[in-house]
Amino acid sequence: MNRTFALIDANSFYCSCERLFDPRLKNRPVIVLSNNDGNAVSRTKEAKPFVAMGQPYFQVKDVCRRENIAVFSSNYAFYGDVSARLNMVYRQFSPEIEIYSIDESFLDYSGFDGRDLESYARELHQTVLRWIGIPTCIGIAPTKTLAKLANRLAKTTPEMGGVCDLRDQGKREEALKRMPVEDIWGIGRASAAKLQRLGVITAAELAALPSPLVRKLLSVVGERIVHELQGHACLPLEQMAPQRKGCAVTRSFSTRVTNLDQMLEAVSAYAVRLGEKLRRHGMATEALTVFYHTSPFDAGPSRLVQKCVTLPEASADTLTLLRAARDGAKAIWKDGYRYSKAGIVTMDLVRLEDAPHALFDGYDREVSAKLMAALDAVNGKFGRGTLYPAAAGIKRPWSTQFAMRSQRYTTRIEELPTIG
DNA sequence: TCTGGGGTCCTAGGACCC
DNA sequence: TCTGGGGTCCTAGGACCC
Repeated sequence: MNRTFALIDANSFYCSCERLFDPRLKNRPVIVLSNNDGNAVSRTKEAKPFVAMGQPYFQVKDVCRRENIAVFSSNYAFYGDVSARLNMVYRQFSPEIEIYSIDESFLDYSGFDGRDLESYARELHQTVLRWIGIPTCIGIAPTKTLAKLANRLAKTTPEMGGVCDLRDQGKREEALKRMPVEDIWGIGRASAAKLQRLGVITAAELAALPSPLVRKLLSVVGERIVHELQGHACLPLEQMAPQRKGCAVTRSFSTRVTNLDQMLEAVSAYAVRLGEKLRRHGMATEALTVFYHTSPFDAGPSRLVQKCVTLPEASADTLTLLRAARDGAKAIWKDGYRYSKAGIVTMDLVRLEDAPHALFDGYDREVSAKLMAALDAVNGKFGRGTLYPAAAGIKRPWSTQFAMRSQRYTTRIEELPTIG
């Protein structure tokens, strides 16, 4: 059966979210910054000439002032909520959807061949704009890789009105000839450089390469991309989010950390957050790795250390995680460095109910479950951080900065937008 | 002490994505 | 002065075993 996929994504998603509740931003350039107000991660088309993707904010501060660019810290709670609303609308236009990222979803239109898919897509585009207020682009093609490519064309070719249909073979070949190889989904900097050294510049040239050569050059991943470019679908629609394999909480500090107490406070806060994340997914971990390091941008002595701590048994208990994280952080501490970032990483997660009990040294799982449920209930109702273990500390000079965050319009009752 | 093939499992590191 | 966070997948190489 011939397959048909559509990829719909939001234009400048974070910026478009910020515009939703502030009409004055409509034609004004807008950017949104990463954690700690570090780098620009979203830009409207008006801002793109002045700010590069990922550019550090301190480098463009002056430009932003001069060009009257509206600057926001990121507000993930808000964006996540808008994302959920988008997907509710998408579902009305296709029962089969894969939520690929916070602002992109694949829709399966296999078997819709008889219908005028392009008009249908335009209707989806208009409906989303009317109901949610977020501008989108849609790419249609027989494989996910080609749908991504079509989406990119829709985005960069305003005359298309936000929809690009590449089901027609002739159109597809034309599009591949014009698409640089580095713009293909799955071809990053390193692969693009390898290909360019061989004189492979366009997507069409990559699609024409013999399979064994691609295999040798870019492994099975590259081979799959070539097949997809040729119109043979290799990547299925993943409707069910797969069980997650790892979980991490990592943050840069807003100021450098130079003493152990502050490091322990930070690591403790991350452990608390890790516990929340694990429990929300019904997962537990048997070990965690604590790391911290100095900044690659600092002149002084550099240091990068990590320590893996094994737990007595798989756990999502905040107190257990906290103890392990603090032990790990203490074990690798050394004075005399200006640390810029720390984190806790876990891999090989297990489902909490599948986790075997430790023979010795275990903790009372029932007591833990009740305690953690109470903790999560209080923090869910009154906001994260309302209730936390004493060891997680309270003064946080190092903690992440969001100096220019918009209100949590849709997720905090006290921050609802007001009229008048 | 030397010789060898072939399998599994784990880890580190690279590459890519948003 | 100020440079993000959180994922996935693949491969190579080492350890270990028979």
